[in-house]
Amino acid sequence: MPKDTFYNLPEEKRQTIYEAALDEFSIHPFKQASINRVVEAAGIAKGSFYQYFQDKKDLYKFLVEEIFQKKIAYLTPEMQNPFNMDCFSLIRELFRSGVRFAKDNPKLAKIAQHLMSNSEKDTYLEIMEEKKGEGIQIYKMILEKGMEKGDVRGDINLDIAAFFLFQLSNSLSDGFMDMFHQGDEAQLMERVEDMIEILKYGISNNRLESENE
Amino acid sequence: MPKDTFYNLPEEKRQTIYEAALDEFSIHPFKQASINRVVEAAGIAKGSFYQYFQDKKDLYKFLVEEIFQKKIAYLTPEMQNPFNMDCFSLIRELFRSGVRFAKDNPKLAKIAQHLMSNSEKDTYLEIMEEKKGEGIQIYKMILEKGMEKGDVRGDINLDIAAFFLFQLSNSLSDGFMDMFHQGDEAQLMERVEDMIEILKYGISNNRLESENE
Amino acid sequence: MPKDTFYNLPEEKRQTIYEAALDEFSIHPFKQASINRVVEAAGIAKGSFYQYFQDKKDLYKFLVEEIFQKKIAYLTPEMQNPFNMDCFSLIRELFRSGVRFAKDNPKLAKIAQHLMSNSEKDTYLEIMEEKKGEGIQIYKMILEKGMEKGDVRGDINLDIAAFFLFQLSNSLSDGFMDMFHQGDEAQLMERVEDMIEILKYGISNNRLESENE
Amino acid sequence: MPKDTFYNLPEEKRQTIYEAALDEFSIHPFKQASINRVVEAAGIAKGSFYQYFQDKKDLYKFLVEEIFQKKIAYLTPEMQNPFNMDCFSLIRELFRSGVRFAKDNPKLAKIAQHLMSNSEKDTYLEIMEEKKGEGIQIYKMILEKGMEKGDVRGDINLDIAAFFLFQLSNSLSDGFMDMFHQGDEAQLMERVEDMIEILKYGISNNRLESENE
DNA sequence: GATGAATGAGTGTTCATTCAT
DNA sequence: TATGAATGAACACTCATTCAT
Repeated sequence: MPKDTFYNLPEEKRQTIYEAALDEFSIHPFKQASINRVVEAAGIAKGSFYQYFQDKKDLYKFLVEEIFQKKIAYLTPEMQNPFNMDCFSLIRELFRSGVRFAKDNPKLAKIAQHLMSNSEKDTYLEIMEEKKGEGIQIYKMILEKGMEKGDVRGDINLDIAAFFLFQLSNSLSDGFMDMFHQGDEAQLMERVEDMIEILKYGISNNRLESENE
Repeated sequence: MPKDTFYNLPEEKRQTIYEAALDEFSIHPFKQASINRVVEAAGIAKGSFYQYFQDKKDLYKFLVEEIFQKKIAYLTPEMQNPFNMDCFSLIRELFRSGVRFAKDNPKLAKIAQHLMSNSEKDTYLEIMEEKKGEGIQIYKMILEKGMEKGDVRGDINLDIAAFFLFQLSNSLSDGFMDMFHQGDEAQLMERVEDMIEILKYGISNNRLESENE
Repeated sequence: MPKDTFYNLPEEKRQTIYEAALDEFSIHPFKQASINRVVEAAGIAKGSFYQYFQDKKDLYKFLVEEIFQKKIAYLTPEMQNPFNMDCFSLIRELFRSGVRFAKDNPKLAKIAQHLMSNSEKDTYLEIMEEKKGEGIQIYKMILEKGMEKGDVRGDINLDIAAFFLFQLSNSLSDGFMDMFHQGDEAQLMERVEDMIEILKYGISNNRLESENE
Repeated sequence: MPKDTFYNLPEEKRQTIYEAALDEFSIHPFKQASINRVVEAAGIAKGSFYQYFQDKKDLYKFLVEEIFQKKIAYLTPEMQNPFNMDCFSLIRELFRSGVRFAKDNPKLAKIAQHLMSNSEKDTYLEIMEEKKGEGIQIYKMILEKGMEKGDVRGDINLDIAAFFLFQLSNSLSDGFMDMFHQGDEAQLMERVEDMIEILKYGISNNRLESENE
């Protein structure tokens, strides 16, 4: 929701501001991010900033919107009709696109992480009220479809499973990349496979029927 | 590491300060937590605070130490010798104790969550240097033992599985409780069972051997 | 090194701030000087100060720089080529310019004195690193030249003599002026002559050769 | 002027406090010296301090008094009747005793220096009001006597010469020792001789009569 | 539309001193 | 006599935002 003035800016200047903001908000969570530093890094006047954006939160919303837009762009074409896909393929693709996004846009990914980290819960709620239902609900829907199709076991707790998936997908950007060879996309994708594998079949060595009581 | 003066305080006053601190640090991550607000809430002079604690970080460390102490108290007695236990029972107990802790000490649990949220990574590192090895490593060890005993499949990626467990256990306190009927311990424990179930056997409806390529 | 914002200020306001700073730092050595008092005396907001200067040290450096600039302006034209001059004439001119500077800029002179007082040694070093070699070394060079030319006795300890001169020149501004009729420049200059006289011929009534053992 | 309670203290405790105070005040000038640090270093209660001393200034006065007492103890016996001595011998002895004092009591010497540095002028005046006339006046008297006896030239400005001597003697402790091989007393004493030499005969290579106009 | 000076409340921290016990 | 908890003003510095030009 930047003001028109921002969009009327010459492309180059707009970009400069955008990147200064990216730098600041990817390093600091919302409250600690400093508009002072942003305007200094961007080389614009303090007053100018407030002509482009309502306030600090307005800038933040703008960045978050960018995250959403860009993240969607990383979805593969076949995901346009997600429910034609096999459930696990869909999850795999979501995870893979998440990894690719984080790899190509590490700063945006950091911002996303701060936002999700619920140290920012109040900021999050204020900003996300219009985006309600995002997040866990999507995974629940996917799993429900999978269950209907018979891909997913009928006896699991869907909420828990969706919670599972949500937690994992949120962790993909930062901790995951830090930990698992962040430079090499091929390796990261193998780790995604490992994840899916565990998700599908669990980690127990025993079959379900012989163990389940 | 509060100063002696803090421990010499009359129980009641110490408690007041402790709770003011709890309130502040459970709502705000370290950097945003305000000593000003703490002293105002506690009804003490600014100078007094600094007679009890070295500085802001000192207070924080104290709270974190409380978390560790209390969390340990929630471990069941049979977990004193953890490696005599079945791997999944151990994980189950860790999760259950985590839930019980979070239910009884929701503010401490929030603080723990902030600390783990890696928006606070630098604060975390500074404070945790002496507690190295905590975290993911523990889960990896558990899984390794489980693999040796034959409880855990030999073909999974241990790092990923440990990462899995770590993410889940961190999520137990806050999101988990918000989502799953936080008032009712029995229900929460059932959700833990659901989690373990999924963790063990996965969510796929198909057996491993027929699916694996 | 004030920021541009300081130099962009209307002359009058800049002057007000400058004088408030002068007052504060001429009365108190660096560590004890209070930015709070400066801004109050200058009638500006605390935040404004930090828009003009990086920090307290930045203001201090600015004042010190003023001292250097102004002090140079008090050197007489013939001192542009100092080593064409007779050694004692040079010293005399240095002392005289020091006195004139202190008379016209008593507050700057006080600041200079604090800076030299080596109660401030650490502050001094931090600020003066770029101005290395100032101070005693200059006097040593002057004396060396004088010795080469035969104006200065060959048997004196140059380091001690330079130390002598340095101490005296530092003392010119404050103690000296307090003591010797500070209002009357002519009288002060006579005292400088007295000083040079003693410096040249000593205070003993006896000749060197009959006394020296 | 410490209170009786201080003198009633067991020797050892009194000494501990004295040394803690020495450490603090030799490092920091009066205003920056911290009673907090002193009591902590001395291991006594905050309240106790104020039972031994009126306030911070009282402690300071005590230390300054120590300086005077100790400095007198460094005067050689023949200086008990100073005016029987040759004027230059007297000055030499004063300087030598100053150097010995600074070498044996470096912390007291530092305190003296802070006190003299006239960054502390207000503190100085408050504390020294009862000691008026110390300092320069002594040197003036010595020089007057020397002039009467014919040791000192009759045509010099006594005030300036006394000022000279005063500046030099104040510089002996710190700058002097830093600069001139502070460890080796013999060397330091040679430097004192160099000083006296210059003081007596000046640094000019020419005789007085041929140069004087 | 662009500017950047102005603001005052906020931050964590230190201080000398008092006083009830 | 010894204690040490209590205090509140002071410190340097940062902040998001406003507004006259």
